[in-house]
Amino acid sequence: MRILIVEDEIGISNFLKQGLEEESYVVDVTENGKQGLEMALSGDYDLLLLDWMLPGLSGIEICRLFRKDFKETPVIFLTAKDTVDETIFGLQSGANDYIKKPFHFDELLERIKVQLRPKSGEHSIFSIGNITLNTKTHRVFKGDDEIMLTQKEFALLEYLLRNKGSVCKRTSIIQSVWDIHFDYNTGVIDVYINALRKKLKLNADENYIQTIRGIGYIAEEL
Amino acid sequence: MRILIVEDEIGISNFLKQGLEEESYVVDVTENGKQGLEMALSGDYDLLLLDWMLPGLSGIEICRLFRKDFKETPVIFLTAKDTVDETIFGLQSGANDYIKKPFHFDELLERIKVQLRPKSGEHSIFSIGNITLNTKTHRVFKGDDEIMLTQKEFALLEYLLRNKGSVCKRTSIIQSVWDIHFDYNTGVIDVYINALRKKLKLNADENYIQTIRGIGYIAEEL
DNA sequence: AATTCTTTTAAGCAAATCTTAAGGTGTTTT
DNA sequence: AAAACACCTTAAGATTTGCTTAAAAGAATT
Repeated sequence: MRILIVEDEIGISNFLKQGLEEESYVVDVTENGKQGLEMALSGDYDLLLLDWMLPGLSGIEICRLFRKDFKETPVIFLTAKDTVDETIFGLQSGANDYIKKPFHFDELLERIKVQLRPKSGEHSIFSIGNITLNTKTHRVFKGDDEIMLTQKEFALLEYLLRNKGSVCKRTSIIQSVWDIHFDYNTGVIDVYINALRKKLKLNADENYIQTIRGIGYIAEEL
Repeated sequence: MRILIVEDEIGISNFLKQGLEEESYVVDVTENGKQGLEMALSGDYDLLLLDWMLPGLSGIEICRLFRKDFKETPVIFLTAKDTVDETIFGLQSGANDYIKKPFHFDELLERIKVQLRPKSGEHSIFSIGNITLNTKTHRVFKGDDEIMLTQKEFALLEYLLRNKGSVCKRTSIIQSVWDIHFDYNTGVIDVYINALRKKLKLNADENYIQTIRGIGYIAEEL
């Protein structure tokens, strides 16, 4: 799970980054409102932590512009303000929750978990052909045989299956499975696609992971 | 991407034009409200920047008349006003956003980008005759038969279909499908049009891609 | 500290795609 | 009718992209 922190007080953001990373979230930080909005709009994050007061664009403005783009990623405000009016304004701008500074890290963590809790009804099992991937148990089966995948292999397969029927561009794959700042021109994707095909023993008539030359890959029923 | 600026203060419009051109937008400017509306209605622009107060027609009037014609091009107001009433009035007239003068160029740029970002839910399927092109799956069908296209072939067909019914000039094609700095006098377009016609098996009564001699091509229903 | 497993880089090879160029065809202009 | 022009078609060479394998680098585990 990826979290974006937009906060101009370095002390707070460092503290948060470290704490959240210990909880095994992937965390990116920016102090700049404008850049924050840009990063948020990239769609690479599962949750946004926005400071209320920011240089450039304020947290509210970021949130409003973000929602205008029909993004539904949960947003939590970090705020020193506590008047009812301002809070309402914040939530009206499309935020999901807010937390008053100073706060206990544990409380923030709790609220993050609430927002990230998979919505009831969300599928945790993805499948293609006779292959099933279970995000809850983190296991993959082909028929009755369990396929042992490494973390990256699993993440890549999950991404492909979540987007079953749509092309997954190489850049999108890199950003979702690896990291935004990863050089995508390195051939890792090819290597992992290769590994997946091998481990899943996709023979000619089970070509579920197809190459779209120059673009990326697509997972598709045949 | 083409932007029309309707602004009577030459200083501001020059400044904007230059800045936006550096961001590789194509920018036209007019100081006159009536002429601005006319240019806007021509449909050549992807975004309008309207000054609030203008000689002749005001920005609001332009916007209202423009929307009356069912145009959906995003409109951003440049305004010195900041009272709530006026702003609401502006957004009611059909504007998508507004920015208060004086503003930072970066902020304007940000808002422009937000408006120009392709909307989620935007059509991903384009068709002509019994041919369909799906940008999401990156596939093309003619009836039930899948047509395998290369990247460039796909991009070219997509461009033609996105502009179905309008002539696509050779220069526009080169700039959109290839690169601005590409020598368009080389015959690539011809080669690719040829490939498309061949792969799509367009026989005499399916002449969907027509040549406009001296200008370019047009994709058109028959 | 050593071992094992995972991730990343690198390189050679094969194949698909892109671009150029040249001859052919048809249309317009002189 | 000839010349000039724009477009079509084909094919060969150049370039790009992807596959595969192997080895290096990095983490995790014993």
